[in-house]
Parts: sequence; structure tokens; C-alpha cells
Amino acid sequence: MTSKRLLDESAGGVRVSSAAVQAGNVALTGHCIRYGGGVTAMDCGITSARRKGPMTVDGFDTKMLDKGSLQDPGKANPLGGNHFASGREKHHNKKKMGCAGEEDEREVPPAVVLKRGSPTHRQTLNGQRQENHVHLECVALLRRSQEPRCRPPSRVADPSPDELHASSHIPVPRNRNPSGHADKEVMAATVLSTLSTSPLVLNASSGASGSVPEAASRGWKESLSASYSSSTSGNWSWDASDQSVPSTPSPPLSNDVIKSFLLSSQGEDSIEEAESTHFPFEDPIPRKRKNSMKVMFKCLWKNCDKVLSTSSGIQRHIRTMHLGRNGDSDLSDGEEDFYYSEIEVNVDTLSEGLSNLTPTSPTTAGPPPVFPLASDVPRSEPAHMSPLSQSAPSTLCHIRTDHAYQVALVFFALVYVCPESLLVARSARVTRGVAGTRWCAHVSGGVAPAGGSPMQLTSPRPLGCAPPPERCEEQGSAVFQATAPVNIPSVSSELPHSQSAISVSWQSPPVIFKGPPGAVTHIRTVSNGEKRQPATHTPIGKTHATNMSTPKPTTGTRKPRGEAKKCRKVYGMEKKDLWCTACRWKKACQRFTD
DNA sequence: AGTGCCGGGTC
DNA sequence: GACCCGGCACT
Repeated sequence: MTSKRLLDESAGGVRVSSAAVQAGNVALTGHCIRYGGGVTAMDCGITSARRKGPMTVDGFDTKMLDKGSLQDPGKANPLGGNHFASGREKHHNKKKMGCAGEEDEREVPPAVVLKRGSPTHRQTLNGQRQENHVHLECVALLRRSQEPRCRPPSRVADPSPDELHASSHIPVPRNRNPSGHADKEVMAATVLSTLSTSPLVLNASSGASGSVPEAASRGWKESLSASYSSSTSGNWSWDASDQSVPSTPSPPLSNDVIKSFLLSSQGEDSIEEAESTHFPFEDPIPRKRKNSMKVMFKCLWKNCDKVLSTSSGIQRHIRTMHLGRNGDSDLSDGEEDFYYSEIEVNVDTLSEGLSNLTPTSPTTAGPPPVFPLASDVPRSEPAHMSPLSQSAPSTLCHIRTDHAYQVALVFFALVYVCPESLLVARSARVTRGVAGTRWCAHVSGGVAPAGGSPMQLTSPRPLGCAPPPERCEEQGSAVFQATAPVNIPSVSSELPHSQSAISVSWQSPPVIFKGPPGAVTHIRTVSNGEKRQPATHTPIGKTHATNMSTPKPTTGTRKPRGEAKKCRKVYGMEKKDLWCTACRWKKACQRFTD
């Protein structure tokens, strides 16, 4: 979420660019992902790198997209305030981040700036509800830096309306309150993320429970589902061209949605329910499979692949194992929420373990289904991540498989900045494909820790990870268009950005193949005649006239002549009435079969 | 040329 | 489906 302002502030010590990052300054980056059907997803990443001295970030812009921005990228920002630089410029400054939607980003006017502890403030934007097409929201809450030298004076103040108006920045205190604001910030971020989704499929009744990240994830998923629902073909995809699909207007976000969302921040088991409730576009089969889905929580801490079944458990794990906090303490600033990701696994295949996320194994499942391979399908260039983007990448990709194996996707999005260590955390989420297609998605990204903190949030990549999702930036929009099926098997090695981008892996559905492709080269329709040629048949007084291995090219499908005597020879023309019917009809003899 | 039988037509 | 037959490949 870089903004022009930030860019312009480079002179003040905050410059958003990969170079700046390398120079030890701050880089704020973000992604905007827009999907067809008016759903835009995004994620953003904030990376603060510090080469020398303390953190120099004081905040960054919170932007959100609104309907207008999506529909008419060319329109000037009506919100006033800080406009981005030209899309091109901005893009160049951000292209390292995967998808920088030029028209998808807009700075939020002061009135819509999320204020700490007031997540509900995002309910409306300048009195305008978020509708349709949305949107990306990037909530990056950067603690205000205590170092004035690196921060323009205008950014030093607290998030007063004036300041907010001036820059839409969210000042971030250097010393973070372990609780209180932190939770609120997390909540706010979550709300923003959730609000960024189309409310079309938001289910107010689903507010039973769910942790903050879960709710956010759900929101994303819902947005995705909305996108999907807008698709008219089986091959659903998120296409920038679908952004203006009028057939899927999204109703205004209702208060109930917000309420339910807020209320849902307590539980942790609502995901499944939510998932079963949403995705109305899926056919019954996927619905059924939903029942076998289980949400697991995987620790994203580097070199930590711990997977727990409950969010509380993973949070506890993160708190105790990684954050060095008292595990027994219920006090949580919510930070740990971002250090794990939800993964949906199918209980049917859960036993296979995550290590089996590798692509199909010919020895077990035979060749992958006839999915079009990535190499076979035109697709946009993979996200080219600069070192900066590798630090805080976040991507969203949608992967399409073929027909029944279509599934959906992946997603994620939250970015959270830990003031103490400038950790960038993110919430990753994976949805599992239907019909046995298993997906895993994870966000990875290094974090340049401040103060030499070794912390680095690089989500472990499961085996068989796919390359970063395709990114479509046509027309200047930042669109992740992972419509092309991903050929997982070919990707792990070709993913140069080991720590960047999302990786997707899948396991092919339990498609049964009779044998490897190479073994079926001789498969052909077996005619009766061939059936009459058992290998045990021993020709009498004749050499083997026909060699299966050397079929005559001219004969084509004509079966070799049988070795057995036929009715003609046995009975002769005189006793034609004794012939078998086939022989009489000049068909393959049915009596003396080979 | 003889044989086997495929493919097609007719009833 | 039964029956017939032209035609081809093969021996």
C-alpha cells in the first residue's frame, strides 16, 4: 500500500521502493487483487527493513477501493486528499509486490481511515457503504515511529483527524501496547479485510464464532465466492474483464453483517459452518465434500510447521513458542493471529499428511488428471518479485482445475506490523478443491526485523508448491488471474523466489488410471477376433502368421487372420449349412475362434 | 486364388 | 438382429 505520499516522503527518510528497502528504509507495499464479478481481493504486505538504525517507518496509508474505482479506473480520485501518483508511477514503485492495481487503489479519505479500536468505522466510507466490487483493502497498521528524524513532522502526531486527513496514515506507536489497542487494531484490520469483500454472500447468521483472522478469511472467501458466482461458465476464474459484470450486484453491506462479524470474533469453529453456508455456487458434490473439510491451523513461523486443529491452540503455540509469552496467559494482543494460517484439509486425505501435498505420484494415483498444464495454458507472467516483494509478498491466486476438479482457491491477506520487531505477519488461507483436489496455499515472506531480530515470517512451503500465481496486469489493473491451471509438478523447482509469493500445491483427485500412459500405447479396441487369439493358441502346421507387435500399417484396425480352421475349411463349401452363422455371413468365425 | 472378415446394406 | 455381400488383407 504505497501511496504517493509515501513515495514523496522518501526524502524524509521513508521511501517506498525496493531500493529504499535495501537501503534500510521502509517499504510499504501492497497488492490489489481484483476479481471478476465485482469482487476484489487484495492483500498487502508491509515490510520494513532496517539496515541501520531503528525503524524509520511511521505508518502507511490505508487504502481501500470502492466501487467507483474499480469500475472506472481512469476516474480521478474523488476522495481527494492524497492521490496516488500516476498509476504507472505507482505501479513501478510497487510492481515488486505482485499485483499493484493501479486503479484499484485509492487512498482513503480521513473520514474512512480506520481508527484504532474502532473497526466498525469501516462500515461506511464517507457515509457510503461499500458495495459491489470490492475491493481491496489493505490494512496496515504501522506503529508510529518514535524517531522523528525518519518521519516527517506531519506524521508525528497522533491519528488526529487532521493528520489522517493529511496522509491517511495511521501513526503507529513505537512501543506497542501488548493489549488494548493491539486487539483493536487486529480487529480493525480484520474488519477492513472483511469489508473489502462483497457482501453479497455475507451471511449475517454466520456470526456465531470465529477468530478474527478466520472471519477475515471468511470474508475473503466469500468475496471469492461472489466472484465465482458471477462466472457464467464452468471454468470460473477471476478475470479483470469481469469486474463490471452487472449481473452480480452486491447489496450494500448491512449492519447485520458487521455485527455478525464482530460477534464472530470469539469462536474458532465457525469456519466450517461458514464455508458450508457460503459458496452457493458450488455444485452439490463440492458441498458434500465440504463436510469432510476440516480447518487446521498451521504455524507460519519459520521452520515451524506445527499444525493444530484449533486456533486457540495455534495461538497458544505461537505465543509460547515463538513470541516467548506466557502460554497460560489469556492475554493476547492478537498478534499471534497472524502468525498462523488456516488450512483446510480434507479429512479423507488428511491421513496422508501434509508431506503428501506433493503433486500426483504416478505410483499412487497415476498421472494427474487431464488438467491442462500450466505450460499448456497461456497465462500471465508469474509475479516477479523483487527482493522487497519477497520480503512481504502476499498474493492471492485462484487456480482452476478442470471441470469437476475445479476448485477454488486460495487466499489470504492480512498484514500486520509488529512494532517491536517490525514483523510482518499475514494470514493465509487455503481452500481445498473439490473432488479430491487438494490445495494448499501459503503466503511466505521474509521480514526484515528491526533490531536484528531473527524473526522472519517465512511460511514453510509445503511440498509440491506451485509457482506464484499468475498475475494479470492487463490494462494496468492489478489482477491476479490465476485462471490457468497450475501445473504443480513443474513448479517447485522453477520457483526462484523461494520465500516469496504464494505457493499452491495440489494433489490430484483420486482418479484411477489403469496404467501409465506409456503402457497403454497398445490399447485399442479389442475386437472379437483378437479375443479369439489367446496366447496359448498353437497354430497347427503353420507359423505364426500374425505378430501383434508388428501390425501392418495398412491393415489398421483389421484384425490379424486367425490361425484356427474355419467353418469353410472344416465343412467345406458343400456343407455350408454347417457353418457357423458368422462364417455364412462372411463374418468372423464364431465357432472356431482363434 | 483361396480364405478370413470388415464394413455396409437390406430386410 | 439376421442376413447378405462387396471388398480388402492375407496366405
